[in-house]
Amino acid sequence: MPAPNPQNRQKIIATADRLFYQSGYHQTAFSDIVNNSGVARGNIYYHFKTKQALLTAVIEARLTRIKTLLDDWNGRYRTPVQRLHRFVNTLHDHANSLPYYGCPLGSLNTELGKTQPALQKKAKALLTTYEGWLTDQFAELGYAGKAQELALRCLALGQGISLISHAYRDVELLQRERLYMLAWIDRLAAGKDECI
Amino acid sequence: MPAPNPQNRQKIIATADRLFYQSGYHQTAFSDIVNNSGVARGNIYYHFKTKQALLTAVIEARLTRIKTLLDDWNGRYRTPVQRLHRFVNTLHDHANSLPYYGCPLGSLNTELGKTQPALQKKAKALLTTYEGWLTDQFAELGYAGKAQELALRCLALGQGISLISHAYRDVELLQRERLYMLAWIDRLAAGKDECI
DNA sequence: GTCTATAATACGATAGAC
DNA sequence: GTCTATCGTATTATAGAC
Repeated sequence: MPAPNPQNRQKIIATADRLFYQSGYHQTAFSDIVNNSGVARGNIYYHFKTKQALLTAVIEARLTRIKTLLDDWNGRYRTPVQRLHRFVNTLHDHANSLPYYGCPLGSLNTELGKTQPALQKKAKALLTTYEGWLTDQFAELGYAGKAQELALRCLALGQGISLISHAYRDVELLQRERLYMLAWIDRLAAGKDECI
Repeated sequence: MPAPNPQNRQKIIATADRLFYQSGYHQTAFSDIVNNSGVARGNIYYHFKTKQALLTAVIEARLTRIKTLLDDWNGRYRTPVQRLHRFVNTLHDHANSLPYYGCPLGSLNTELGKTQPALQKKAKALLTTYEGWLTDQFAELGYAGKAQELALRCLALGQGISLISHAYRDVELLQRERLYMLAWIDRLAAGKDECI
């Protein structure tokens, strides 16, 4: 009989986070979380009354992680071009997972968007957080009037690349399109607005 | 007691096609197909031994529809620019469904890509069919060496736009980004290769 | 080919001991 | 807080009459 473990809540979230990403929300059963976290079934229900509540906690954990990441980038890089490049290179950071499970933000929103509008609304915050940060960068780059539009286009580019590289299981495509996105940022920075 | 209906097989496929799109494959139960098609449970299993077999038939139906569409475009439009514009305007044709259910090709590949590699491989053909046709168009446009790369980029752009417009439930974003894609095609046609 | 009834299992959630 | 045992339901799939 295992002793009480106050870190179980965190372990449940971390396991669910990984499994929801790798297998999808609906495709992940409570049994999977039990087996992979080592936390007993009933104990999970003590921490999270429903599966939706667990997903909500996972989304909040991802949201916190993203905000921490963006704060770190804000401190580490001074120019908007550096920051936008850093964002694009997220595709490189996750080159070992994106072609096999897709983007955790995009695939979750796609899944929930079909039949779970309430949960999708929460998951949407993952995208809008990036959108707000990207908007700041494009505004600072000199595109104040079109900053949000460019931010959403930047998000869409990343999502499209992630989706195709996932469907094709193609890491080379991922890297090539990442370079295309970097060049797109550079053209915007150079003010070649025929490309905007 | 209803009389035998030789068109039941087609009715099952059409209903499953719609529900798989609107609700997702795993989220659609056989009961849903029974209720929405009017075909009895056991009869569906007569036509399709498993749910996977039904999905395979749905994918083949979608594939046939796409090939018919591309053949029609080939006959209707003479220049590659016209044809590429016609492809991009698919976003406009489905402006009433894309923001609410996403792209039927992308969302299916995303869902199956997580846990159903065998089925995803079949669904991938939906994308490669478009890819092949797009490659032909970009080659004819004068980008023989980079035609496939541009084709995949075109697919990715469309997928990214569909995904974001779905997550945001935003039809205006869909239309705006469609215009961006049309302009992208025009720049390529004009040979402004700094945008390639 | 079509239908109803039902099997077999997997799932989310609960009860209650410790 | 943690655990085991179990409930009620929904799911895919089958059996067998017509």
